[in-house]
Amino acid sequence: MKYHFNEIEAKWQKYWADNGTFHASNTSDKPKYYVLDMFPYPSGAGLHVGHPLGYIASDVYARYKRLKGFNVLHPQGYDSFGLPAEQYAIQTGQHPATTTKVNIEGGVDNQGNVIAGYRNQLDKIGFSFDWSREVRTSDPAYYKWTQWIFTELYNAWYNNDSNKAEGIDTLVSAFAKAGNESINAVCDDDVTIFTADEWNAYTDKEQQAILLKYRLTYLAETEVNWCPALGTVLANDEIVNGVSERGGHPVVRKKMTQWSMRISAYAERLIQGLDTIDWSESIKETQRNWIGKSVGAEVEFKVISNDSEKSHTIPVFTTRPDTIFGVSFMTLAPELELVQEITTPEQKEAVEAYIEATSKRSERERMADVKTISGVFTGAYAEHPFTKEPVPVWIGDYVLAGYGTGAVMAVPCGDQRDYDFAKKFDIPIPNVFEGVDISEEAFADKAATVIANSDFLNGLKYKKAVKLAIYELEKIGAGTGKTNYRLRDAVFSRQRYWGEPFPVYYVDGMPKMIALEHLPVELPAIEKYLPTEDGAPPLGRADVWSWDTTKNEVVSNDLIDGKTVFPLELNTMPGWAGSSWYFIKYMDNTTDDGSVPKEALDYWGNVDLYIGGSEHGTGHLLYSRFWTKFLHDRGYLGIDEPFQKMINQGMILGTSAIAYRISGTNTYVSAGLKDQHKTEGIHIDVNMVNASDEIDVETLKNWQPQFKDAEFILDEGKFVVGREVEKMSKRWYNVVNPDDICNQYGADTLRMYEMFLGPLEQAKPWNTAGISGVHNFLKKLWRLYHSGAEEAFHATDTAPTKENLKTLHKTIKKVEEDIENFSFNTSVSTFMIAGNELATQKCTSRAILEPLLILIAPYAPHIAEELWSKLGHTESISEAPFPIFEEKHLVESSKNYPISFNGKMKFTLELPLDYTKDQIEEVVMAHEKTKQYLGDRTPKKVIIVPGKIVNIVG
RNA sequence: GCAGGAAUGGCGGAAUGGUAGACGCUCUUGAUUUAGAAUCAAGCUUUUGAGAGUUCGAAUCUCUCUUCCUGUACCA
Repeated sequence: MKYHFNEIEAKWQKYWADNGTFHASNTSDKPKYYVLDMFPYPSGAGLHVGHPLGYIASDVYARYKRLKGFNVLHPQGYDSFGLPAEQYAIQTGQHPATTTKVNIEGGVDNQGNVIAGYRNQLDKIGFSFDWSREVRTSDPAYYKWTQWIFTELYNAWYNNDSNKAEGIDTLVSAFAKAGNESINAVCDDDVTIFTADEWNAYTDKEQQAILLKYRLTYLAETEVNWCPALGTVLANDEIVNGVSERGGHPVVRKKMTQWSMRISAYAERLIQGLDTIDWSESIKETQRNWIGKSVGAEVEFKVISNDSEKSHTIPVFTTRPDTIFGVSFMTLAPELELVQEITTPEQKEAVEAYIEATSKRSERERMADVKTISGVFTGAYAEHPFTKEPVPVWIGDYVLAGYGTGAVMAVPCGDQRDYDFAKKFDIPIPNVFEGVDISEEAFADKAATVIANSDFLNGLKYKKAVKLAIYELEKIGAGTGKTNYRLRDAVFSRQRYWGEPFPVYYVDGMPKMIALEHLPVELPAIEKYLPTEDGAPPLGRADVWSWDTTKNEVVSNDLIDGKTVFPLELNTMPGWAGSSWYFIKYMDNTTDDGSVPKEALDYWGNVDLYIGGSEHGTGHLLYSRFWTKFLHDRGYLGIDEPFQKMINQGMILGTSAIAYRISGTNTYVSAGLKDQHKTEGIHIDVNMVNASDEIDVETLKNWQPQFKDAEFILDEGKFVVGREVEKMSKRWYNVVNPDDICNQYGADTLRMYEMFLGPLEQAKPWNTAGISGVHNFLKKLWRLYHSGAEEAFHATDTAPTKENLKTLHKTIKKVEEDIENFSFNTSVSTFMIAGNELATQKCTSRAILEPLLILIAPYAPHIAEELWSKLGHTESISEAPFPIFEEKHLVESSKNYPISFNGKMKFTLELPLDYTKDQIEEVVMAHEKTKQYLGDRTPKKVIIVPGKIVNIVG
């Protein structure tokens, strides 16, 4: 029987599905292991060969862990809310739920496109997913709990004293007892101090308004990133270079009332937690940068004013309080309201013109144009806290309103931007550093800093000076030590249809949460998926979108009476809401209400291995850590970090095929001859090109009309194309579909080849040509178990030879090490070597062929199952125990020593391993080749490392 | 600018400080075959981006430089 991979793979995929082979149990004596992939967004374009790379790697690992005796949870699902489905809905009028379903399950969309479906594509590759735990974020049974987490965040505040989130009731009772003066909470900047009596006297609405400033999700008028083209707000991580990540549309700043998540409360813990998890240094660093911790001081400068009624102070944040005597001016962000209040009448015109000019510049222009220094004097002066000297106050757009206090104390001798600003506007640059020349540029080397001209700080180094400066500032009440974070609270509202609705209705303008027992609040049906004419989000089009507080259900808007029926929130949640906790839902999906029982949470804990792309570094991976920590604080989760170990697979790039056209003609020339002409490269479909980069001219002519009547200049009868490595994309015609590869070579070949391409974490080009090597290996493997023209199965009970055992155990050792190190490419090589060796040894021994199959099973599970069953097993090979490596089979009695002269290997010599150094030296020095290479020189030294090498120096 | 990572044949890539180029692709030759495919056998790649240092010995460790990738940025 030949290797009919199509039949074999279909047979075993069906077997696994029918027998529930990969269903994980929530009760087991085995240790648990949770392997998770970042779940895909099911787009209509389907999978290309780049997508499954991470899934194959995680599947190999999951299968390996099962063989190693672990109870493995390896689930999969879909991040099925999102913009593309909604954009498609706007264009075609199809409900996003319909297109999403087709994209997952396959079918024909209403444009007549045949969609293979993610599930079908994934199934063809033979993954060991436990599909009984599938998650779809757009499923109401799922987003019910996303809504619930939102209400939990609403009903919580962050207590800095206990350093965790607590229920809002503890805050309310604290207020009622003692007001808010002694509360150390993370809250809005504008909270005012009140006493218990004042609190108790407030109306309910006033109390609610105050509590909103403390809740972990809150409504606030914020300046948001508004994308007019998409008609929605975007989070910071959804903007790249000042334009939207999706579509590249311009983004402007706009004030809107929005839900926000107080993620800033967790800034410190999000940094600290990074030290406890096994992620790549680059991703950790990305997160640290994004959170942007800086330690320093907040210093208050009093604005000098004759009018004692209107006294102002300018708070600034600085990381260099040690240089405070070097302050020669201050700069405020032009957007600050304070600017209006302190500007003198003489400067008013200039200041307003400047503010006007800045506000017109887009974020992008401001970023692109960092070299132009601009600013205006406000006319105001502030008092230096120590010297009491007047300090001129300027505004300038190099100071950002969104960071720190939006104001800086400018120390031109110690900061290059301040330096440039001072030079440009002719402001003095006092030097506060000992022995440093600042005539050309600022001096910012903290380590080499010794302070001078600074009163009590003179002669101190950076660290001591900072400490003392803060101490003195605190003493005179002009400042405190402070840690600042760049991380902003995350805007949580989107003006979209295809997202989770908020479980929120409004009574008299104040938000009210809908209780868990009435969730989910399901998305209403609407006619069109666009914002309303008056600019409200798409849900503004829904007629039945009001909450009846007596019936606890969604009712028609006509029934709104302001007494029992109220309007519902029109925004929906962002894409990251559902993906922030999906790994939890996989732990159990058997309960009627969709909750995950505590036993399941405790049993599975966190994800042991998470595999996915690194592009989620500042989005998903930060938000899910935030939600995990929150749920931990509230006692729902035992774990504090969601993903213990993470591997980020590299992108698989396309190898585009280029046909060279002679400029200005319709004549194409074979690649070898292109230098004889002036040509331009035209991308052609890579699937038409063979392993030698040749393409059949007739195929090309039939591909697209432009080639129909083209002329072709061949080279030795062949037409050869050029190659270029680019991102895999339809526009370059370099997309390779995994379904085609499975049909042509089989899933086992695809899996092994993807692993063989190169190190998992590295970006690497796909080239279908190379696949034959892996495919040939699998055919060879098949022949190892069969013989004769009929390819009859031939495993025997003959005892294995020493050689056989050596090959097997060498392979066990290497493969196990490789899998543990995620070095999958080298284990494929190891299989090939083993296959070659056993074929040469003509090994038919069952004692070798059985364990070999188990080793290969994680990589090529279908062929392994087939041969396993032919060996007489009735259970799936996934139940087999991983073979145990035995050192004794590798023990050698002799070693082929490399004999080198001055470090260069010249010849080898087979010597017994039990030879001592002296014995080795004796034999080597007496050898005629040694004499030959040595000539008449006498060696100065002979280095002998037994079992390794001989090096003759001289 | 800052941070993280990388650089090895025609290509993808291997190498606990110890025989550089494993394994595979491509190419060449031979065997088998009517031919092709498949299979088998053999061959091809001259030294690790550049320079210095440590070492008996460096792709590997240290320093300097170059190039490339990824992330991030008037962050005070």
